[in-house]
Amino acid sequence: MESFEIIAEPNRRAILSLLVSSQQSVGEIERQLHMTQPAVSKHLRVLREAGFVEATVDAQRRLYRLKPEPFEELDAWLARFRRFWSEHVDALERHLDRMDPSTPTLAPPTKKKAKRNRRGANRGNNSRSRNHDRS
Amino acid sequence: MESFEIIAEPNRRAILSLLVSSQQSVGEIERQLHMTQPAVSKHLRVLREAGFVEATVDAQRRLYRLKPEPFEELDAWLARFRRFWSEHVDALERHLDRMDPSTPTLAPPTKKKAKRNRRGANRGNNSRSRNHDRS
DNA sequence: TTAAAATATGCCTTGACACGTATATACTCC
DNA sequence: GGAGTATATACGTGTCAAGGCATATTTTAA
Repeated sequence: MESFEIIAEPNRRAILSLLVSSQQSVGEIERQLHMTQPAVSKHLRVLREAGFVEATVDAQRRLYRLKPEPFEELDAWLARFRRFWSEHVDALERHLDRMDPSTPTLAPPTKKKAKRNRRGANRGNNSRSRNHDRS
Repeated sequence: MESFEIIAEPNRRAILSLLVSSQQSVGEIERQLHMTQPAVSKHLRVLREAGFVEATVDAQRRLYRLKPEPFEELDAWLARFRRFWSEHVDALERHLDRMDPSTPTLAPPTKKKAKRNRRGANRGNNSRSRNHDRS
């Protein structure tokens, strides 16, 4: 499975959040999240195979803890979009006396008929990006 | 649908990546990603309802562009884990002569078989956190 | 009005995956 | 050895979402 699908699952995110504070055994996770033991084990397996966590053996227990690499990968993808929301935050924190008229939030029923600029749309971009995404 | 599930879909991530450069019409996205038109429209609907994109009308076209809020949300979640991989990156880039001793990178892999501490395991922690994950 | 273009939507099928129950494996202590 | 504890795995089931195909809707142009 792939990093983005991994964190799409709420229980897996909960497990990861738990492990931020410290390493935990399967049983501890089970109790804190009210999940059945097999459920926890299965999620941990997924997380382990994706590199989100690793385990060390302590008698019959497995102590799981976070690994950084997949998070870096996620962050690297998010980074492409960071300028957008940082601009946005700036706009919020500052007086948004700018906010130029390019904020017609989702098709303001522009009855205006948007007449004649059909052909003039910007393009310069035939990048042939792949279907399977780059991540 | 929810932000993490949204970006779990490779085609949706591809669409978002496309929109970083500039706004695009459905047909343009369709051609660049070799997807069928209904597929593109459906994904755009999901993205729109989740607040990732918004559209303006241009004659029969819809020009889609990014919106920042959901990305902020994703980043906020990732932020919890950031110290982990930033430590890791620092370790890579070396000169970790700073990084004051607040870097007990989670339980140094005590391979020692940890014989006798079955009963003494840490627990102090019955936090009853919810099943449905936080954020 | 009719045709064509651009986009959205509905229906259906298929596959993935999360869950529960039961069971298997591993380790420890008596 | 056997019992108990901790974790992993196998199997069957239900749900849900992505994709394809057909069609509806909206707008432009003739």
